[in-house]
Amino acid sequence: MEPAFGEVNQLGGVFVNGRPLPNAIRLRIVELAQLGIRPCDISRQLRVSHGCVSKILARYNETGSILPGAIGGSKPRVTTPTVVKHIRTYKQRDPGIFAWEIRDRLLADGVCDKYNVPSVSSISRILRNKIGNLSQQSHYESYKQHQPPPQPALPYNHIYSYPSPIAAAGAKVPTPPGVPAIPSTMAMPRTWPSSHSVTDILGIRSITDQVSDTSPYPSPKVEEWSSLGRNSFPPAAQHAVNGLEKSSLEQEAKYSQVIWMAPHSNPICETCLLLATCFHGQNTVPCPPTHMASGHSTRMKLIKKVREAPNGLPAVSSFVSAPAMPPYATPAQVSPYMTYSAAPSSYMASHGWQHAGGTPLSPHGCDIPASLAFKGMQTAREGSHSVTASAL
DNA sequence: GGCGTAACGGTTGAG
DNA sequence: AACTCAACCGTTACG
Repeated sequence: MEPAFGEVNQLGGVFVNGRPLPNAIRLRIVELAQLGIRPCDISRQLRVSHGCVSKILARYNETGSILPGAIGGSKPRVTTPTVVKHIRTYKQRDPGIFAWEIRDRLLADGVCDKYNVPSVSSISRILRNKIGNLSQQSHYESYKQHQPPPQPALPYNHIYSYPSPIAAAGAKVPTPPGVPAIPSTMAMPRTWPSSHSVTDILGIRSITDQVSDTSPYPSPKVEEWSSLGRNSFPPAAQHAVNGLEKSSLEQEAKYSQVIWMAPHSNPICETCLLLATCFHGQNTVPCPPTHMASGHSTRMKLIKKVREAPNGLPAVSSFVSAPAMPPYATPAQVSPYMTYSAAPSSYMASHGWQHAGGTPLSPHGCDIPASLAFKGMQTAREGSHSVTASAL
């Protein structure tokens, strides 16, 4: 049972023990680091422990992914039916064969690679337990032959580094009536590794491509950005996201979406948005004059600015006032799931970055599309003019 | 003071 | 269906 509320760390930040930080926060950690902000300052600004900041940045630098690793599940066995079958064949052809010879042959024949080849002791066990009595084994094998072919050698946890989450989402979660399907540009599978920049990870173009300056409704991308805030959920949404169960998450996401619609008709402090430090209650109040005075801008201004950028790839740094540190809200009053459940189900539907058959919904509903969560998306996003997943 | 990381208590999900 | 257990998580504390 998931806790209804998270815990509060020494910095006052809210977290859920055992669960990853929302991708939006992970993203912002990387973003701020690329702006030259020191990890210790990122830690303080975002109220995430420096250990976590360090880990996320180290992972990002190493792999290019901001995403957490795959949680749960079991490591695939190396002694797949195919491997056992080959071992039996070797043994039948050469009853005196040694286990280490079998191991070498599995490698030489390409049945296994060095990462998944069974150990000599495993082969010995197989010979003893499975090959020893072929009459019993044949029944098992005839059954197994009707099963799907075993997966080729892949490192465990490989899948979370090669996400195609939107496509998976589209397959898992039906599009509600009246809600346009996710465009193929969003569903495009990504390959890994790829060369990406944080600017595109942030999905700035996604936002600007969508939002009309006069539109009273935000794109889902804007909601996503807005969900970066830790204290931005109105109290009315609490019952919808507390006590959450997987079976009702999609409904809750929709409910959260309703809550999130109206506020964005007003300009939002861009700095607050980016730094996720204050959201002025329900996002319906523009930034206080003090914020403007300290260099903050509004979302509307941000959007205009981005649109004026010649190549459509504005520097994030031009929009962030790093030294400005707006005050934080009282974190103890905030459910982390308030923060984590703001995305509409129509596009945030799956942790496809994890296991392919994983949980379609997670409490961390503000997850950015994982396909965007990699270094640089220039090529992947070419011609991606519309990423609309509509408001209800 | 900043940072890397082991220990810790926790969650997850395939088998 | 319940259980196992090895993967992961973020925080904390230590060096």
